[in-house]
Amino acid sequence: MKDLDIVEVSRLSGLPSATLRFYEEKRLIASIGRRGLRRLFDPDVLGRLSLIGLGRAAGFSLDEIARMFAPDGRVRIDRRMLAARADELDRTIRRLSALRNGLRHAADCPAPRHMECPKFRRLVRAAASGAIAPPPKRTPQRKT
Amino acid sequence: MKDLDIVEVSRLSGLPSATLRFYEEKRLIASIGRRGLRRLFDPDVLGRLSLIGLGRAAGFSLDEIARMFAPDGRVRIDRRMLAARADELDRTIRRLSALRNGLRHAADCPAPRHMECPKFRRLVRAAASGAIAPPPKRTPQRKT
DNA sequence: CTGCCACTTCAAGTCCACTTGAGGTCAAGG
DNA sequence: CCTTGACCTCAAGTGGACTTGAAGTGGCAG
Repeated sequence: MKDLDIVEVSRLSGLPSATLRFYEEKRLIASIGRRGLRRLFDPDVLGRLSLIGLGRAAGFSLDEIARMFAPDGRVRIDRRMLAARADELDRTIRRLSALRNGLRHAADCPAPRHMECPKFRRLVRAAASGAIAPPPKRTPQRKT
Repeated sequence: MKDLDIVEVSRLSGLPSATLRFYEEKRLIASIGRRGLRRLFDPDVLGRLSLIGLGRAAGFSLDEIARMFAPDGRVRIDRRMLAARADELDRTIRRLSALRNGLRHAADCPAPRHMECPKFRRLVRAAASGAIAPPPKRTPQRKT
């Protein structure tokens, strides 16, 4: 298969080329040469980028993801790490579910002001108690 | 009820006083005076801080939360905004559930390398397709 | 051969919610 | 009265993942 230049990889992966350069600098991907100034990549890089996307979606940092690749480029992920992350996702999901239920209720609640609704006050107390605490950070939008 | 100084509010709310000052600067809370240098707060501030915590947990930015308080200090939250956020949480929850299932499987998968497992490859493809894309940002821990 | 223009590098900027540091001030205890 | 120590202010720094800007360069159309 033919090598891809950075623009093609960008198009195929949906990532801006600045991000690809950034990933290369962070040793998440590697270019295999140049055509003029332009980086060339093995088509394998697309799979690798998907894997990186998966890791990001699962909440791993770029540094952690970098550590999941052996120097030879192979994937070598610690299964315990995966299980731990799955557990954490479970907790997050439970937290978010409680939150969603509370918000849904508050949105439909007939009480004239939210603070007059017992359910809403319970939700607020739950948040205060830390049961719901950590902020899930809104999905950052990227420019294309 | 007696007014609380910033140290008491900090102790009762669990927030560092630097954060309380920061919130005041951002007009999320208001102090009602001083005792010497020390800020004094109406005990109501505790409820308000809980509400702020809830907003944060639900993924609202501090600026958005600030807009939920009328100038008179009352809560006036747009119910459509709540419903919209609940919907977004729903999507996030579904996304995270798929991810958790995939990770759980990968953690238990008998395939010697992850990339040899069809389920894992499907998960990777799902991530690549953007179905799972946005990163949920790990829960940041705060120093006490 | 020349110019264009998209790529390149490197440094710096952005966003958000805080946190930290330097230097100042005030109430209270001795 | 004087020290102490915890608060105060204001400015700057942090972290993660990019994004943006300025200045340089090489392939290719004309």
